[in-house]
Amino acid sequence: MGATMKDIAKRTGLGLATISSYLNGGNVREKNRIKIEEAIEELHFEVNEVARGLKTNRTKTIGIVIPELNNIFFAEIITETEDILRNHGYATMICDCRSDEKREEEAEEFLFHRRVDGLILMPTGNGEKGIQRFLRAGKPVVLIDRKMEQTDCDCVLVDNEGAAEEAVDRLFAAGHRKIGIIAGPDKIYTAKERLSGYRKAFYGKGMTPGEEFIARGDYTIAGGARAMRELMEKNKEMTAVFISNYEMTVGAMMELNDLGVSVPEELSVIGFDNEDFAKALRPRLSIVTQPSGEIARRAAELLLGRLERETASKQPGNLESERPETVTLKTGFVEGRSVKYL
Amino acid sequence: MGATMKDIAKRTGLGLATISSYLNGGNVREKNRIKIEEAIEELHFEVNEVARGLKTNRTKTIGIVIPELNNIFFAEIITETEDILRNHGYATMICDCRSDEKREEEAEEFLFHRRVDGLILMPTGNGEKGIQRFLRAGKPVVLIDRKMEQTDCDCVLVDNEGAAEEAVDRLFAAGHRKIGIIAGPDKIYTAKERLSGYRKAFYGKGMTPGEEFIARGDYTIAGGARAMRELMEKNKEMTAVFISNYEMTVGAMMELNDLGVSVPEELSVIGFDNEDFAKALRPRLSIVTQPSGEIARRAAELLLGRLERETASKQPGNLESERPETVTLKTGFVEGRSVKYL
DNA sequence: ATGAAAGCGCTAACAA
DNA sequence: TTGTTAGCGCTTTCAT
Repeated sequence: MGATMKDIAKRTGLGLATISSYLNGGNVREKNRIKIEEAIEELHFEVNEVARGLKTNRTKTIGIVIPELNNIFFAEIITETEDILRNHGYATMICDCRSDEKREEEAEEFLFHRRVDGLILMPTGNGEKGIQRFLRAGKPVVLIDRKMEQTDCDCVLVDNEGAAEEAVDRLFAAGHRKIGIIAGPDKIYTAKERLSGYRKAFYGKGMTPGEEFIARGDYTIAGGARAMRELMEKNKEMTAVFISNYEMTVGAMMELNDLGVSVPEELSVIGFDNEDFAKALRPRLSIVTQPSGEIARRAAELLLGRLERETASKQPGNLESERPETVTLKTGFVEGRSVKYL
Repeated sequence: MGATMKDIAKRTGLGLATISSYLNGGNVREKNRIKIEEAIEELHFEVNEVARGLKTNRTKTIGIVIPELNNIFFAEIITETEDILRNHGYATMICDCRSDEKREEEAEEFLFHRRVDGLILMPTGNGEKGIQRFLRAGKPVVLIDRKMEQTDCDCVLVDNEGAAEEAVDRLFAAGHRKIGIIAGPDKIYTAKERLSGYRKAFYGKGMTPGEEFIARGDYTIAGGARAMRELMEKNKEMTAVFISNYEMTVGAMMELNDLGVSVPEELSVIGFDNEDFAKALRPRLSIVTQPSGEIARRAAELLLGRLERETASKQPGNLESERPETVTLKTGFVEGRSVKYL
C-alpha cells in the first residue's frame, strides 16, 4: 500500500496536523515545508481522497445520470460539464440509464450511496424519489432538458416549443402547407413541447394540422425511419416535414434515401440538433440546434453555486437555501438547402 | 445527516457486527433480521460506500480516461463498459482528456487519488507514469485502442492495419489505382497502423503509393475537410479515397458537398466507423466498422477478471498476477454505394 | 450468531 | 506554527 500521512509525519518527525495543514495550503515553516516535500517525494505519498471524504463528508464528486451516453447531444453536454466540474476539483460519476426508468432510479440510489455531493440529472422517468433523497440530504440537484412540476430544484431547459414553432413557421414562409412532423414519445417532456410548437405554428395561421400529418417516433434512429415511411405512405401530398430530434433525423434521412425521395425537390426537410451531420448531407440539411455548451455551463454553474454557498455558510443558522432557479435557453437555426421555396 | 449503522445498532439493541453481517449477506437470526429491516426502513438508513471503501481499501469504482467523450466511437465503448461494470457493482468515473496528454496525466492522478480499483485507458499520449502508478499499487489497467510497447498491462485492440488494407484492396478490386488516403496524426497509434495498411495494400500489388496521395488529417471533422480539399487540389486524376476515421469521414463528406463533387461518379469513397451516418448519406457510404460492443465487453472482462482473482487470492503468498493479455479484434465492412466499379 | 473493540487515512478542535 | 487527540462510518478480528 501507499504511504499515509502518518508515514510522512513519522519520517519528518512532525505532527499529523502539520502535514495536514501543509497539504491543505496552510502555513508551515519553510524548513518543515522542505522536509515534508522531501518525505512526500521519497515515500511516493498521495492523498487518499476517500479518507478525506469520509471525514469531511464531501466527496468532491458529482453524479450525472443521463438517458444515453451514446447520443451526441447528451455526450456534448456531459463533456463540457465534466470539464468544468473537474476544473473546480470535482470528479463526475456518470451513469447511463439507457432511457429506462428503473435503471434511472438504480443509478440515483447507487450515486447516493457513494455520497456524491450533488446530482445532474437528465430525467428519463418522472420518479421523484431519487431526487427527493438528495434534496432531503441537502445535496443540490440540477435537472437538464426536462422540468418536473413538483420538484424543487434548479433546471436548465431550452425553449422547445418555440424552436419547433419557428421551424414550422419557416416551412410556412416557404409556401408549404402540407407539413408533417415526426414527433417523439408523449412521455418525454421535450417531445411534447416540440409537438405543441408544431401545432402552435398552425394555429398561428388560423389552421389546424391534420392528425395524419403527425407521426410518432420514439426518439431513435429506427423509430425515425419508421415514422418517415409512415408519413410518406399516408400523405402523398405532403411537401415538407419537421423532424423533432437528432436520432430520428438520421433515421428519417436514411429512409428517404431508401425510398429514393429527393430532398428538397420532392420533400422539404427540417431536422434537429447536429450541425456536423447536417452539413455532411447533400443537400445540406436545415436544422434546429440546441446550445449544448451553454446548457452544460449553466447547469455546472448552478450546481457549483449551491455547493460553494453551502460550504461558505457552514455557520449554523444559515439553513435557508435559495429558491430553485429555472434557466430557459434559446435554440438556434442553421439554414441548409433542404427546404424548397414553393 | 443520514442514519449510520450505529444508529440502527442502537435502535435494535444489536451489535455493530450483526448489522454489518446482515448488510453483507451474512447469517442473522430471523428475529433480528426483521428488527434490522424495520430499523433501516424507519431511519432511512443507506450504507455509506465511502466509509466502506476506506475500510476495505476497495472503492468499487473504475476510472475511465478517454480522449473525447464527444466521439461516437468512444461513447459507444463507454456506454457498454459502464453498463457491464455497474452490473458488477462497480461505478465508473469518466474523465475526458480532450486528446490532451497533460490532461490525461492529470486525470490519471485525479483518479488514483480517488482510489479507483482499476483503470480503463484509451491513451492519448505515451506517458507511462500514470499507468505505472496504478500497476505499482496492484491495480489493474486495461488499454483500449492503442498498445504501449513498454507497458505491462492488458490491451484490447482492433486490427487497424488489416482493416485499412482490406478497404484499399476493395478499391483496387473495383479497378481503382489512383487511390488517396486521409490519414491521421503520426503520433496516434491507430493512425499509423491504418496508414501502414494502406501502404501494404499497394505493396501487395507490387506498387508504391505516391506521397501526394497521402493527406494528413488530425482525426477531427475540420481536419478531414481540409485534407479532402488538399487531396482534390493536388490530385486531379485521383479516383478513390479512403478516409481513416469517423470524424474525418464526416468532414471529408462535408467538403465534397461544398466542392460539388459527386460520389461515386467523380470520386469513390470508403469511410470509417459509423454505420448510421453511412446509411443516412446519399449514396450510402461504404465503411470500415469497429466492433465497439465487443471491445467494451472484452475490456470489462479483462478488468473484472483481474479484480476478482485478486480478491479471491487475498491469501498471502499469491502475489503473482498473470501476465498481460492482448486481445485483437477483427473489424467489419459495410458495403454502401459509394464505390464505383471502373 | 452476536458483541466489543480496534483501526482504515484523514481533518479539526484544542492545547501548547 | 505545531502536536495531541478524537472521531467520520464502516469492516473485521477475537471472544463469547
